[in-house]
Amino acid sequence: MEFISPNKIVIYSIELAIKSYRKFAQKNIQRTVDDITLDQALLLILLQKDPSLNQMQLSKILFKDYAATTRIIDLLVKNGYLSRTVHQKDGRRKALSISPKGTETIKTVKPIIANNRKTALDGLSKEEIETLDRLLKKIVSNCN
Amino acid sequence: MEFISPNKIVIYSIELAIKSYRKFAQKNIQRTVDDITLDQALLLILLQKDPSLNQMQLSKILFKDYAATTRIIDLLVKNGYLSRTVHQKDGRRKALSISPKGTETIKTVKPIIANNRKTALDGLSKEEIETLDRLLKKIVSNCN
DNA sequence: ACTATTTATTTGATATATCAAATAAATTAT
DNA sequence: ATAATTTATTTGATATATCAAATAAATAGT
Repeated sequence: MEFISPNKIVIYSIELAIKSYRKFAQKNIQRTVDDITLDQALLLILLQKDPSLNQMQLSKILFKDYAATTRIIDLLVKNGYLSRTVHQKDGRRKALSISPKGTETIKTVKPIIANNRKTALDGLSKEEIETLDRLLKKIVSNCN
Repeated sequence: MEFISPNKIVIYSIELAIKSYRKFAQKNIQRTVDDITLDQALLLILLQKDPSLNQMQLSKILFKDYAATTRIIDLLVKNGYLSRTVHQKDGRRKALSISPKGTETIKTVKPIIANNRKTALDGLSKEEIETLDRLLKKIVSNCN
């Protein structure tokens, strides 16, 4: 049985695609804001949309491990985008609130991210995108 | 303009798919070999197939940064899978050679990886896989 | 009320990702 | 032959991924 090189397997096209997108997206964000990452920006934006989200919920939406989310938030706090205090009603949870700097930054990066996504999908029809999504979700379910 | 949550965007289906696959693959490998990762195993297998590959070439095939490849090799050496010596003809390069332990492990993990890939793509037709690949490569080129 | 269980977050350890800079050998230009 | 450039690898710094274990608050069961 011949072993097939990663770069000839569709699974690694998946990997290449997400890596390419992330690199592209990160570069475009950092052209304008130099101390934030794509993941950090996404978290901020989600939180602005629904400030009641807790870290577990954020983790789920972002496909992150809880530990990873904790550390992304650590950095957002450290860089003054976010503050973290104990939740009033539930001592286990943390209340996250976006600082003025965070709000400003969201305004800046939101259109950049929207544009990145648009550019990445340029030339793909609505049906193609749906097909792509369906096939990928099939793979996800095969791996679970 | 409404911001769309990551989990509703096809780009994040790509991310979810590769994360799911990697987690699945890693779990299956570590059921049998407990001190090797998928990336390390892939590198070993590639190197066995073509022992003359240098780190830059390996990096390219694996879609890794050179620095990442250096560190993956560091661990393979540390764990006794590989040895690294200066290349005879070119003092900048390193000659990588697979140890007996490495050879044994390759024998074990190769079928596991092949099976992981097969399982991940279960139920996708040849045409669907080709479509998937084509669309992903379109995204890659859009991001470059 | 007390104990056991569950839920939310954090911490530690290790692997990988990414960029920039450093090192050093090989090659090219003059 | 020497200097400038290119090529191959490494190192440092920081961010993220993943698993396991720790912490601590909330809830359920008795």
